[in-house]
Amino acid sequence: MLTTRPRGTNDVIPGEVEKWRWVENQFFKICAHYGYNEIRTPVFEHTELFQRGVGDTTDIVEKEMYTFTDRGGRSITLRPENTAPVVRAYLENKLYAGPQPVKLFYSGPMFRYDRPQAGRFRQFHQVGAEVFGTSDPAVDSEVIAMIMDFYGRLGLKNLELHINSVGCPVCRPVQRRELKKYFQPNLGDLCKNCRERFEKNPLRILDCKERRCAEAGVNAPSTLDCLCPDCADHFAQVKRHLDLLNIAYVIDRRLVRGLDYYTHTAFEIVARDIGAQSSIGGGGRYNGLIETCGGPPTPGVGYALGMERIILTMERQGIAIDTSAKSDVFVVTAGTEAADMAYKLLFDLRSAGISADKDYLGRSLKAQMKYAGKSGAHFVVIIGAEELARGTALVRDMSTGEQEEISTDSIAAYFERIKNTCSP
RNA sequence: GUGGGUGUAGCUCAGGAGGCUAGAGCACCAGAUUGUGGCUCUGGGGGUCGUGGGUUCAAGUCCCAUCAUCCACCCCA
Repeated sequence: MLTTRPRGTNDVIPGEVEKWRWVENQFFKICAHYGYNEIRTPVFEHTELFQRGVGDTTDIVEKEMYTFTDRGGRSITLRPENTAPVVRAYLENKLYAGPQPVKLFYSGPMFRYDRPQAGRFRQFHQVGAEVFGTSDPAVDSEVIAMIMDFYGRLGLKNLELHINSVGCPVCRPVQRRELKKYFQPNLGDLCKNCRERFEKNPLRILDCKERRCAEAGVNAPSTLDCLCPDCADHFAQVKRHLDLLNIAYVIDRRLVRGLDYYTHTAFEIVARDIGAQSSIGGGGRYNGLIETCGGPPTPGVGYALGMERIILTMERQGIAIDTSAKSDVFVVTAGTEAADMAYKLLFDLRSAGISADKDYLGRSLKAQMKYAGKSGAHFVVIIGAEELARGTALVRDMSTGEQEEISTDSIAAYFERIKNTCSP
């Protein structure tokens, strides 16, 4: 073989791709149902969009971006996430001038230079949605409800919804001060990483998975303890709306998302069945992002879901999708005399809207039947010298084995009638 | 970026501590008296043993490197 696929990328081959199509279609249906419109943005953007939007000090920007200089000397980055690009498109196309809020959804590949492992790839796919122009907490919960509705339709089980509030520019300094006050005396107990975080972003210490940091942080003041009255009220309203919809959640005061733009609500959906990379979706509110990107002060909420992880979870939970692309009819020839007639018949069926196929390997009648059986075709049309002479063909129902002789002129109409009477 | 496990036909795996043409099941293809599938039987094709070095008279089996993959860290979808 000349070469293999680049590390951390995947081919989605027949048998797999049907699952993708099905999951995507379920998502598109949900989006239409909830009043969201699709938006498509480029897979690459100017690097500064992510530096400023996602945040210069985040891991994503610091060490995971596919960045290169194009032939015109511009710094270009393959998108590592799609919220910043959608915000950019919202501003560039002046969608803020239309009726608000603007509700958008997307689907597509994202790129992060991570070390691959189960559920983590360098090119991975997200579906997601964003709502711009309203700070109503009922939208935070609408967006969460939409995700849970989607997962429900896929048949996913044993999911945990984690929610938290990370505050706003008013309460952030308070959190910072309180956290530093808490960790200061025990700074030596923290891991090396967290000692740096202590200075740069003490909030992140709460997110550390090291046992000693987790232990040191058990009684740490959480973001929830430091919320300003507005944020506290917002979070209460989000919870109230979730309760109204009977959506179960756990308050995860350690949930701190790794993108700088989040304010107020942050959430994540965890599937325990797929290993360490267990987050199958996450998002939150980002009321400052649009302004950061040079737009008018505009609130926003959104989320992204990982397609690979969703499909992995479905597989682990034994959720099967019908993956076969079956033809209605398989045309079989007996002997060589009827070959031309069979070929014409094949295309007549197709133009009548009947999906049809035939053998192209010169197989024997028996082998053609075998192949037809494996292809899953519901009917086989057999035509040989005798039928040719009589202007007919044999129609065999593969599930019952019953055969009928039909004139070739009326065969397309015959199948159309069957389709109309017993199609789902 | 760090640590550990794995790498033999399309798939799942055998190949005790190096030695004769590398095996099985499934899958694929073809036959089982001349025009018919799903069961059964028979036969066949297919592997430079991830790749590149090294040790040895001799390596799939030992050593090194590299790539890929998996697990954990990290990060997140």
